[in-house]
Amino acid sequence: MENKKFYITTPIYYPSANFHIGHCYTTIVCDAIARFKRLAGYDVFYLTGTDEHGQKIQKKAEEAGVTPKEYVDEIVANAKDLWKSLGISYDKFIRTTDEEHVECVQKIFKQLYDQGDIYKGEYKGLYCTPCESFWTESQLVDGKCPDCGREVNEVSEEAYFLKLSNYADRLIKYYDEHPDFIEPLSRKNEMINNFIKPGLEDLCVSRTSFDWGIPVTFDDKHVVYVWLDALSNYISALGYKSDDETLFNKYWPADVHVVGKEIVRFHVIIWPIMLMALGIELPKKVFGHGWLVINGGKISKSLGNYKDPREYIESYGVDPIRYYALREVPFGSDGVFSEEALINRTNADLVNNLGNLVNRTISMTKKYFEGMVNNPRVNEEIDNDLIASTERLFEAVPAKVDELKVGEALQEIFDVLKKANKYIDDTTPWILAKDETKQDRLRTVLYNLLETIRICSVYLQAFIPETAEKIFRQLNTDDKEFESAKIFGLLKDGTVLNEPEHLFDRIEIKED
RNA sequence: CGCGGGAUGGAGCAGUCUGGUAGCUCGUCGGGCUCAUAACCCGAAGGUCGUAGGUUCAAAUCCUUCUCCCGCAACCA
Repeated sequence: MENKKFYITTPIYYPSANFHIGHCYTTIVCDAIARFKRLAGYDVFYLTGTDEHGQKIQKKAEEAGVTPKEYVDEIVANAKDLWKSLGISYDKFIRTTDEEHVECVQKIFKQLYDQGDIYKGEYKGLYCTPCESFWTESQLVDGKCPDCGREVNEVSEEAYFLKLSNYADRLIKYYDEHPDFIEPLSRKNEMINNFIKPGLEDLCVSRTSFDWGIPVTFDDKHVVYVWLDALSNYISALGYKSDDETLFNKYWPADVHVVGKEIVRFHVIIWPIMLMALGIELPKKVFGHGWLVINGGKISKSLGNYKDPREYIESYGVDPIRYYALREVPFGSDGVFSEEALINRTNADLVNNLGNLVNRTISMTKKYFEGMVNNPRVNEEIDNDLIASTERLFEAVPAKVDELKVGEALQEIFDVLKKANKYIDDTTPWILAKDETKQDRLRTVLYNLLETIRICSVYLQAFIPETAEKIFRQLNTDDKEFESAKIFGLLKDGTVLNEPEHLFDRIEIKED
């Protein structure tokens, strides 16, 4: 059987400012899933990118005295650098300013217009002239512009619209027939009750009031407006409607679009309708994750309540950040981000549990047997639980990842590591070492520990790759393939371990 | 009556669908151990499960009332 494919996407982020820890969170979670699927033998395509058009960026660029393209180029360079420091293994970084994407969107727009799904109409809205922004009734503060507090006027401009209402019935039917399409499930009712049941408003898909966007080919006053542009990235990145649709044919439909909970709506209403109109299969799943919140509030550019993620990486290292993002936020709900929580999590799990386990095990092997691995198989009853728990991961971890519960997947692994620490206390190798007749038992105990560490590290490659690599180096083994985690006992007799090194340094809490 | 989520020992959460001695991680305290990164292992303290009422032999769990927090409400991961 040929390799199964797996296509996963992050949202394309809006590069109006440099990215914060929230962007990192989403991207790290997708990265871990992508890495895990690759490890498990899937042919993975992992897509991320940036959504670069729109009035807001045009304005930002003007303020900065550069062209919009120059403005986003800088932020994108910064973002790519950030992803590199976080070890993000994307297969493609799409920008909505890419030539291929622009042409794709233009073709989609034209097709939808030709077949009557897009029509020309009039956009009415509340407009704040100084801010050059449209607002909805609900966004207003005391009936005034939420940005500057001045009066807004009702104005209208010519615009193209996508007919959403035609597809409402088909959409609900699709939801019913694909219960896993929207996760978490609670979002589904919200969508149906709030948007579909009251009747879908047609979506404005072009604007004439600014020009930083993809031109509509047959009406050059207009540029394509937000969602039709942005959502198309998931297929334009695969070469849809280009000369070479190989990737599209191979990877579409997406296995999962991971999105923030605030944009679930666009991904489960507008995007499916666009695809239905284009006659393309729908993605298998849209997963709306929670947010990292700071002090109970969301991370906000305007509040400025966050640091450049690089500062965290420099202070604490990449893998603690990755681990925290993967572990701390429960499936589908919000998680608290604070440096204190990050430090506690790192010290408790990475330093004390994992780091110390590896260090004490390797140190003992060095001390007692000059680092020589050997398994004389002098097993005792007490070994069985550790070995069985380690082998059980081969089913448990992939199952959790398939449900996108990466935090629980990690918990499975760390439960085994905790058992390994307990196993040391139960078997007391330092006492065995003093007894000439127990040398083979001691070798077996250390072997069981080393093998447990090796197998856990196979999985950890997906989550904290740098650390996993360090462990393999210390174990001096190449047995890191996914299948090698299935069988307990692959670590070869005669292997000589490398010198132990600290995986993580304890983080001291700064006194204020 | 716009829609939805939440309130459980000091902190963060699970348990609620399918009622039956309230669980996990961190923190605190006590003990053990000495291979190890003040780590590791064991034990303990600490909760009238937001409020008021109802159903029941029995309610964190089911029903009703109220309070508070949060998200969405048609461009913020």
